[in-house]
Amino acid sequence: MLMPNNTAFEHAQATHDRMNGAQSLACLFMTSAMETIAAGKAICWEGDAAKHLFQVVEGVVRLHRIIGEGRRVITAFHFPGDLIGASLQSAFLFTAEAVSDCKIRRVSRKSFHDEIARSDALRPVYINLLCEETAAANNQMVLLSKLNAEERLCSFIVKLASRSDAKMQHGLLRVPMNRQDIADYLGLTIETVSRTITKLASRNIVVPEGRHDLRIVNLSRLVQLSGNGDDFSDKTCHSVSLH
Amino acid sequence: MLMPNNTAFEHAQATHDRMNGAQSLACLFMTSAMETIAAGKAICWEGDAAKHLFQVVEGVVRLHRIIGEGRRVITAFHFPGDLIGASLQSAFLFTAEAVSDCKIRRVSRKSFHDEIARSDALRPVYINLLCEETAAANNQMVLLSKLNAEERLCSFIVKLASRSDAKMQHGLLRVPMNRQDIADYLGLTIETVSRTITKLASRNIVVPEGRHDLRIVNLSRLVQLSGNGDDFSDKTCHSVSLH
DNA sequence: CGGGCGTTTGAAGCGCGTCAATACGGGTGG
DNA sequence: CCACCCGTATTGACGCGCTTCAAACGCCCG
Repeated sequence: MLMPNNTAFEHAQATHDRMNGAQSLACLFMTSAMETIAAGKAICWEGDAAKHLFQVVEGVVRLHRIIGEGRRVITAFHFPGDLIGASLQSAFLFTAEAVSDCKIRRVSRKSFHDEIARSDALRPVYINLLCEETAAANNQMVLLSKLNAEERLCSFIVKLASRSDAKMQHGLLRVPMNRQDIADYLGLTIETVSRTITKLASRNIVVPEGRHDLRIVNLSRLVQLSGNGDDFSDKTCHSVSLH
Repeated sequence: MLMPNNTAFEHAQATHDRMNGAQSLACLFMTSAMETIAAGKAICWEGDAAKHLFQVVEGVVRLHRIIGEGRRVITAFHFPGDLIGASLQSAFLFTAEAVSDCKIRRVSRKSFHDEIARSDALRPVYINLLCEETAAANNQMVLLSKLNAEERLCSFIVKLASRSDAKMQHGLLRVPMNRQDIADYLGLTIETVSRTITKLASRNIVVPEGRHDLRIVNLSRLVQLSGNGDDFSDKTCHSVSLH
């Protein structure tokens, strides 16, 4: 059976599921105090004991690892509702930093797992979350393995735009992270990200408005270019509507 | 606290844990009939309903995804004791094929999850497995993001050599997969893999003996080059001994 | 021993990285 | 409200590492 790899659609689906998952697991964080993290500040550090899990309440968080000299890899961005550290065993495998000003809650790993063990309802939700995290990591592996700069960028923008909470008034997409963050997430340099956006703008597909907003002019083109490839272009792109 | 990113060591650790995990979960497969899969044959297909999980009993399995035209990405190799499909929800996100002649067992997803739900002992083992799968995927993301061809190759070889079941008689390492498999796993072309091995051979670090064996001449050099980077080179490389 | 596929080697091209200069934009202070 | 300033982003020129295309080699099995 032929399966159009409609990344945008796939992702919308995954996002939806994750939201549900987070909704259910969210109750574990309800009693915790809200913490405010200023943009750029760290929430936890790679290598430290993972004594807590965090829930993003507001803002965007990046997870990254530093390898040798100055090489930084961003392995994920987390948005309101998402959990940080669900798939950890003992130590943090990443540093988490606020991309924008954030509000978060935390619970101890022990009490989190106790609650999961106690509740037959929560357990499948948690397992679901872990599976989705693996699936997301696998998708990113594909992106980093085989997509070129333009495909990576388009795929990234489509994914952002597919988020249900994306601010999409009149085709204007908020991009909270800066160019360097995007570059480190997509395995490119800041210059290549910049040039690729410029190229997309010249073809009137997306047009930057300020540093943190993108006007999505031609979404179907964007989906086509996002490397979910196949020749289904016209059929699939209509299934993603942002209005 | 400074943390040398000793990939080889990390991996040996992870492998060890996974073995334990598989050991415990293995009992779920004990009653299933053994199936024989010839090298190159598929075990399951991307997109199909994931009605079963598989356990590799003998041989090596590759998981891959095809994206557009002829681009193939191998997302993982699985070895004896490993489970295939543990992190899936409904559909296979990859095609699984035997790299070498394999023996596998299967159980239905439903009965697998029933057993997991029933057993308080198995559940943490299963969760552990999911977490390790995510961690492995994240490590691969780092490799694909930031390592060059030589670092990727060395990292791959070290990882193979660190497997407890690696046939390492007299420094000879069995490499069951062919060059194309390695290339698609490391995000390179077959030519680059070949050239990089040749270069390593000329520096007397690893020397190929036939298509499926590598003589590890200078393991500490190999670990240094594997891009776990840092300046800990001399201290860390001694911690991996294969004799 | 001989064919065929997997692998190695070579030569040429290109996409992305690197380095450097310029432009922008958002925040501050006059 | 505008001028200034600094960090971020853009643009340009150039080089390198990997890919691409093509040919020769060699391992493995009949």
